[in-house]
Formats: sequence, structure tokens, C-alpha cells
Amino acid sequence: MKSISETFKSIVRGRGLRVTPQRQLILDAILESKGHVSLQNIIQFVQARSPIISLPTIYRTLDFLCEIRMVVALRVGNTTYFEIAGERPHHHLVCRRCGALEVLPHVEVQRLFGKIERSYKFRVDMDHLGLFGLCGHCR
Amino acid sequence: MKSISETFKSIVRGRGLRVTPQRQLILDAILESKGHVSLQNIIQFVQARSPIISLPTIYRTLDFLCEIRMVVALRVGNTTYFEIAGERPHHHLVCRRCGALEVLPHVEVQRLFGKIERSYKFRVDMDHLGLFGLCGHCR
DNA sequence: ATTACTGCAAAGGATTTGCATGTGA
DNA sequence: TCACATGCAAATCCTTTGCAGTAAT
Repeated sequence: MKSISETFKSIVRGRGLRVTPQRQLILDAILESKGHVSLQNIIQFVQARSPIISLPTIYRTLDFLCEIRMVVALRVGNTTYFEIAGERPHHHLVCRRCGALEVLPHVEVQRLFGKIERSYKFRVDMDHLGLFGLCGHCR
Repeated sequence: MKSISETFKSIVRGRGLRVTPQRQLILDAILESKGHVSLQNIIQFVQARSPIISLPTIYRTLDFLCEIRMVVALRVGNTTYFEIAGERPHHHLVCRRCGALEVLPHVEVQRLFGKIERSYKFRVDMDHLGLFGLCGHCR
């Protein structure tokens, strides 16, 4: 089983594109987060390690990672999060107070989506939901 | 029973503030929509009728209407919608194809929120959800 | 007569683009 | 070598702000 970094290199090179230190570092920022990172945190992470990397490169690289389907972008409220593509669909519970994100599996929302489809003839097809509220600690 | 426009005038004057043609026109844009209007549609509506009204005034007035609780703003994806405050909480089904918004009453999502509270000790407190998908016509 | 509200122009922040240079394959 | 990727600077988009003039009460 190849590591995600290896997979990344094969995908990129397979397309005749290039693996650069910038791309690796930005991918690392997402990998090390074990879950999801906000755009702002990625920028901090990257610039802390290598202040030379420019903002346009960060934006372009994140677009690039999404295009090659290594990464997905999630909009939750005003914040954009990035995570390694994979275990989708799934959802997040976002604490308003402490900002913690907790994963909510898709099965939990399937009943609601099914009910909506039956009652409203509307097929909800969201593969990510960000639900705000208060977590156990902050209640 | 007073009309919404009358209510608006009393609220505004009651606070020592002023009813202006600009504010009335922007409120009309929301009232005539029978439901919800996007910011872009409000701008179009207003500027079609009175091109003199400036963008800053539109933004300031919408903030103002929200502050006095006549109107609520909803972010659905990248778009901000405005509607007359009132029957909340409630939710929207948004068709990806035709853009139609359908109302989803809060009861429908209550079961999910309750389940989440029991299983995850997380209290979801969203009073508006925008659920994307395909409506009956566009399926 | 007050003083809140408006319009204009300009500032602001976040993201994107053009172009010359640098660099991975 | 050669095209892709980067960095810089500038452009863009949407929204907000400062300020002097206008208008509602």
C-alpha cells in the first residue's frame, strides 16, 4: 500500500505535471492535520515553514489538488476547509464556541434525505454538511 | 392588522430613525419576492427602478433591516438571500439546476438534530439550513 | 433646525491574473 | 532542453468607510 505522498507523485507525474517542494509542503499541511484544515491554517503552516511561498501559489496549488481529486474543499460558514479526498460523503458538527469539528457519518443524515425525497420529490445530493451548534464541552 | 410597510415605519420612527424612499424601495424588493431574494436580485430590482440609489446604500440598508429584525439574511452556498423575518426556524431546498428554493419546515430536521444530540452530545442550533439537490422538475 | 441618511470616491480584504524567471522531468 | 510552475506586481471583485452634502422629522 502506497503512502498518500507516493500516490500524489504518481498521479501528478502520470499527468505530465510536476512535483514541486511547494506542492509537497501544501499537501503536507493537509496531511498533518489528520482530518481537515482551514485555508487560514494552511497559509500559516506553509508560510511558517517557508515564507518564500507566495499566496498565489497556495491558492493555485489548492485548486490544483482539488482538480486532481487528491483533496476536497468544504465550505462551512465563512471558512473553507480542505481535507484528503476519500471517505465521503460525510458531514461535520462544528462547535460555535471552540471551533472543534466532529465527523458525522452519512448514515445519520440519510433518513432525513430519504424523507425529503419522499415528501417533497426533492433529491438532496449534498455530500457534505456543516452543522453548527455547541459541543459537549461548551454546552 | 398593520401591513408590513406600516410596521416598518413604526419601528423605524419609534427608534428616532428615518423612513426614506431608499429604505422603502429596498424593503419592497424583499416584500415583492414572496419568500426570499438574493442580494443580486435586490440590486437589480432597486437599480432598475431607481438607478440613482448607490450600492453602499443598498448594503447599509440591508444591514439596517437585519439590525431592526425586519429581515433576516441567509447564506446558501455563495449567495446571500434576504427574507422578511418571521416564521423561523425553517430551511430551504435549493435546486442546483434551476435555482428554485423550496421551504422545508423545521419539524423535518428536528428528528435528525435530536438524534445528534443524543448520540454525540452535540446540540445543533442552526435555524436555517440550505440543502442543495435537484427538484422534482429537474430530476 | 437638527442630525440621520445618502452619494461619491476611495479604501479595504481576499482572491485571481499576466508575465518574466526559475526549475523539474 | 522545454514546458510547467513560481513569484511578483497589478488587477479584480465585492464590500465597507469617510466625508461633505441632502433630506426627514
